[in-house]
Amino acid sequence: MAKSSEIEVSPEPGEEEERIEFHPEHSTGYLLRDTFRAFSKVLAARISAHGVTIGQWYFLRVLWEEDGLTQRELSQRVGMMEPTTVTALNGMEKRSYVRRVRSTEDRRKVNVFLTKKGRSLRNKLLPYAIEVNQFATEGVSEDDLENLRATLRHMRDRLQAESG
Amino acid sequence: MAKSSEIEVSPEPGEEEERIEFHPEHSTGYLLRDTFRAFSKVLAARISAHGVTIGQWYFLRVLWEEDGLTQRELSQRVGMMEPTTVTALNGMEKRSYVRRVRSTEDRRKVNVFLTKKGRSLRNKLLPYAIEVNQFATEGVSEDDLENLRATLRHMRDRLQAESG
DNA sequence: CACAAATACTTGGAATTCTAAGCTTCCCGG
DNA sequence: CCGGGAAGCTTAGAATTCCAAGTATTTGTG
Repeated sequence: MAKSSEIEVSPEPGEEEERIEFHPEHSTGYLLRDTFRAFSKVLAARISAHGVTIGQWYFLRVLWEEDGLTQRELSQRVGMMEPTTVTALNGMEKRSYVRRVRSTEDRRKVNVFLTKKGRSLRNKLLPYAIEVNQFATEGVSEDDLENLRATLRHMRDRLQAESG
Repeated sequence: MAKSSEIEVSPEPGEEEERIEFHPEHSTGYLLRDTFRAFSKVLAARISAHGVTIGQWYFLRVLWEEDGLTQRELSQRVGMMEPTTVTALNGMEKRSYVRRVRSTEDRRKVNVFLTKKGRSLRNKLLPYAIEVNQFATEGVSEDDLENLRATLRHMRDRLQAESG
């Protein structure tokens, strides 16, 4: 077991399976991961100064556009599972960004409303997102950028259809 | 406070702050997140059938190209913090994908080597990555795709430089 | 009307990842 | 050659996210 290593630099002797090639720098998935992580890190650093975590950011982003959603609707818009929404809302409620209001029409439902404080974060924080987007894409032509967005939407839609 | 809504289609009445607009579908960062998550989910489903988690995948991906790295080197290549590498390797060692070998030259270092089993996963799993990449980008021209990759690299490099 | 099934949220427990702090081992200046 | 600091890995603890199971409320069917 294991004569191994040392002379394994060049391709195999000829008896073995072919070596599949697929370099990370050429893999769209890999580039997507690295770019997303880098993006996320920079944005998180900006907004954390205001006491908002990147996890809460996604929920605020949706609520700023559409207030009073139920938790299920909110989960779907944000693309997270419901238990994740519960956790995030607990934190946001504690920090007084949102209020939970049990629906009187259907007492199973809970509507989530922004507080004044939560609403006021919008104009403070949205500029950071815009700034990071602009910083990241500086030097990219408007055509290339629109192409990028369109292709990302295309990929996202195909992949989401695939997984359910 | 809040005469609000209904006629808020066009810019504000004039007394209030301006409402900054930045729709998710137009935000590169947002599209990046959604596309990455969708991608990740589909790939995770494929490889989990072989007992490999998406977390382990990233480490295997690096080790397949360069075996015997120290944990620090491995962490840097994968882009994770060292404690994350420790956790991932514990799992991979338990599953016999890798072996940790304390360096004799410098006893602080630990070199990580693929086992035969870990190495053999390469040709089983890489095809899934290729398949998911192809599936996601079906219908995208080769030009648009190369443009996408180039732009992602550009963004990644700028963002990584920004955060350190 | 009764009650089984569906809907909406919550809880429990696990996986992944991070920051901070701890433990060895090595290196360098005096 | 000794001691302080650097380097490399590990542990501890917290945050985020998921799946599975539990509770409360509503709906639909006989």
